[in-house]
Amino acid sequence: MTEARPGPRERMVFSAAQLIRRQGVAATGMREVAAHAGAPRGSLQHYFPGGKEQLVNEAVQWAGRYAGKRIARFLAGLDEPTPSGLFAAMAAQWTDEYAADGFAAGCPVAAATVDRAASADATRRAAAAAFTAWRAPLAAALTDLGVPAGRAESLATLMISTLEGAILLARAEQDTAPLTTAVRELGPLLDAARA
Amino acid sequence: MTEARPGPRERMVFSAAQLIRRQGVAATGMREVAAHAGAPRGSLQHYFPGGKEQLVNEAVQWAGRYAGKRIARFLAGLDEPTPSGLFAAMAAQWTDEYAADGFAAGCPVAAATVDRAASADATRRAAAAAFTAWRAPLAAALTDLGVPAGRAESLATLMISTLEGAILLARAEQDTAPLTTAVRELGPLLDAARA
DNA sequence: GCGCTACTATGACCAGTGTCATAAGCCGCG
DNA sequence: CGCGGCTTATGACACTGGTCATAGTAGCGC
Repeated sequence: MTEARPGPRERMVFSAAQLIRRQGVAATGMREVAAHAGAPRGSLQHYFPGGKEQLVNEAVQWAGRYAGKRIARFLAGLDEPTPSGLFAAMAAQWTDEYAADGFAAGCPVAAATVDRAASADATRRAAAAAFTAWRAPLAAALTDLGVPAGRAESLATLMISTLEGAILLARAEQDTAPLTTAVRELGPLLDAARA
Repeated sequence: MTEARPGPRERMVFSAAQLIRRQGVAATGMREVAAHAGAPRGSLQHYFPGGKEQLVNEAVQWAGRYAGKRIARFLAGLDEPTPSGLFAAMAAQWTDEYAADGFAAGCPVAAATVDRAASADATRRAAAAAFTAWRAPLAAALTDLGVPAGRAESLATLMISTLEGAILLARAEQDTAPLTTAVRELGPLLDAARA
């Protein structure tokens, strides 16, 4: 830990993301977020004068940045760097969590999209931005791994789509099989795309 | 129409599914469902004594059956029956809807999973059953199209995962590109699986 | 016509929501 | 000390949610 414990504002954003990815946006209350973050209730209106929408949007944005940063870590941690290995590492983050903590949580960006895409356009745009913040470094990583520039963007989209869907199925069925299936079936396709 | 207009009970289940796939489960009220179905409010407690959870579960179940039945139709409507063509038809249902009516709605089963998987186990199980009701005929169709039995189940899971994720991305970005990308990238893989 | 069942109608309740107004505490600076 | 900022505290408001209780109506068999 090179930096001190994050301030209450960051903790609230983080807590919001955690609660949203478990319960969805609508079922997550502001008071609940403050309590979960160990932050005073009064700080809500101080740090987030834009109300719940602002808090949700920042949580989504945070999740997007987080996912984007993970890509570099995954890439660095691969024994033999291949597209399929990268995808396997992305999926493993979820299978590990599900094995350790149960199937309670999903992706916060997915939850925000499902709950708010139609009703809050700012949140929908935040979700789109989050997916972009995730896809861009992923596509860059694929080109690093030898995938032609033309394919990299498409395959990054495919990887994220498949991963999000597999997370959904895994949660519903309380079984990591959809995730492992995705890795197994998609892996060869990804590696074959290398120049 | 060989059968008469469906009764109020079915209309309410249908309306619930429609509203859920737009707004999510938590944001969809019982009174709203009744109003949308043109059904009297008093019928809610009459037909669904199990309350909102029962209504949601039946809506999810209905969606699963619907998706399962569509497979046969898609299969019958293909010019040249191939796995990739089937997948393209599944995706086209969404691109068509999005082009015609905008990106307001997603998959009701996905919404129920995101909103309720952690809090209502019966709903989570209903979602799992819905995915099964979707995957089973899809896997059967793949074997019909020449995919070996061993692969068919896996590829069916992959197709549903990717489609669900692509729907999510498409809604967030208000762009059908994720759906078309999924079809383009996944198609060859699916056709190559034929014996 | 009677009675029974199926359905509808309506009002109330309580827990919960997001939001606001207002006031207090804390703390460094002058 | 005293002032002024950031932060926190707390109570109230208006509203909606699901659920329940209770009463009312429709229609059909007898």
